[in-house]
Amino acid sequence: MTVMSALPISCAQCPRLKTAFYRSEHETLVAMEQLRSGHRHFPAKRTIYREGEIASEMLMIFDGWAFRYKLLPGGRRQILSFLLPGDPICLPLLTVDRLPFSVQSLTSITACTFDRSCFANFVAEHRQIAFQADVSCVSAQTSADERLIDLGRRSAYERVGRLILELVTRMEAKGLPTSNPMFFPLGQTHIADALGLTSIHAGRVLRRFRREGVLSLHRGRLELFDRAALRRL
Amino acid sequence: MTVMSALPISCAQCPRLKTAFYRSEHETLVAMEQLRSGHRHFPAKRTIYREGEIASEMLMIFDGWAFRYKLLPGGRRQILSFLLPGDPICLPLLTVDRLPFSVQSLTSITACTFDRSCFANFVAEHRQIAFQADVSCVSAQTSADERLIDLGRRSAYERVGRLILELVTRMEAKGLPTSNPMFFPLGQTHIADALGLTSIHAGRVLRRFRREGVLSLHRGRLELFDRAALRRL
DNA sequence: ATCATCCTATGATCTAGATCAATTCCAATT
DNA sequence: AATTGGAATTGATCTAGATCATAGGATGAT
Repeated sequence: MTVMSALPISCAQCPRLKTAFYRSEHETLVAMEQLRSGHRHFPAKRTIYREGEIASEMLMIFDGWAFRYKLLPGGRRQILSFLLPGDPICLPLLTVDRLPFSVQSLTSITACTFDRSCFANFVAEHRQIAFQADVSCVSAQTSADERLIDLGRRSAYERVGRLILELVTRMEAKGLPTSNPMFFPLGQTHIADALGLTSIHAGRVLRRFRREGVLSLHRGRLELFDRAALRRL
Repeated sequence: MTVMSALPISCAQCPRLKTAFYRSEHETLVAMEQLRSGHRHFPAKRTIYREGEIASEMLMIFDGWAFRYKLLPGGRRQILSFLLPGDPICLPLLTVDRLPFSVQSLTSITACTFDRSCFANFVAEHRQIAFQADVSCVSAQTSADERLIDLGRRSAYERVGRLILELVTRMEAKGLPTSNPMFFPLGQTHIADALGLTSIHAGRVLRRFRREGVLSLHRGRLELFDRAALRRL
């Protein structure tokens, strides 16, 4: 069940919009506020969209973590990307009305909602925003490419290290706290399903990182001791 | 070495533009023609862009095949996607001035050239085109996701089958000939580097397909006998 | 307190695909 | 016709990571 209520913060002052996606001028933000239809709250570990479902609203994460994924026959799951505060959940809805993937929350989530067709018009009319959409598309493409290289040509050890480093870097860029120990709500199964591994093997890789004194991840708490070692991968 | 000369076909009549990317109205095509700065010819197996290089022109493949890739330390290579006639080579240039990947031709290639900044303005001014850019971005994202699932959660046999089926489907959509045997310029190393395999193993998978009577790929000639078998993967 | 559940840890195997090492097969020169 | 060099084929191993099996904490519900 989702909860609707008035959001106390205006888009123009939103700490998320400052660091992410629709970074743009004051007047655009004001226009955006008019567009926002409200906000929603989702509990942790809840499916927010199911692949193929019709979605009439676009969401933007205000607070909390989520991930995009697809299910395959045989119970296999591939996580496509992780979503942090400030990330738009479903840009594809600009051009398609059914999402080609599912979305699930990791933590409890607050998300701003936008009407899909209003949003599409808005993007069409505001050059700034359209350009930002392109930027966001291109950077999504670039990081998808990078993940592809991970799965195709890097060892499990490299993959896990790089994923964690990438997420910590994103957290910093968004102004989320990253001092030890930091909040990091991925379990071994999430890491495994994102990187094409078994959760058992992901666990072994994490153990190795722990023993090497590089990092320690346990039950949602991450301690990062040797960032240089990760960057070297 | 690249060759420049007058292109005999106008954009308005271009068979490529009909099926791909900038499918749009007559007047847009005419405007596009004004934008086109010429065309170029590249021989087969030539590096067209090197990662990180500044590129002042955008290319759109008129004829021939190419692929995007990245090199890693240790001689590892990951192919990110294959480019067919009608595909834009470097959309990211809309927002960045250095390509985040390299491009290499498989066959000899004819490509239309567009000035980068003119093109960006053009996109900003034409809603139609901007929307098409979004569509193209989203579909690129979707197929990147699909490839990610291949590498993360599917067997070598499934990957190879699906890659070949995907390419044949794209060839059909573009009106390229697909009757047996068809022109199909990927070697085992290309298949391997796209799917995170060894070329030796890719060869073994192809042998299995051949023995099962599903398909046969040899030296640039593909015969597809049992498409249903591929679709079942 | 007790129980059920989920996440994590660890050990013992197994296997898909990698790596190493020759050969054979072509197409393109000379 | 001979030569050369890249691509495909084949066989023999090896290994990173999967699979199977079990058990140990946490956490939350009753």
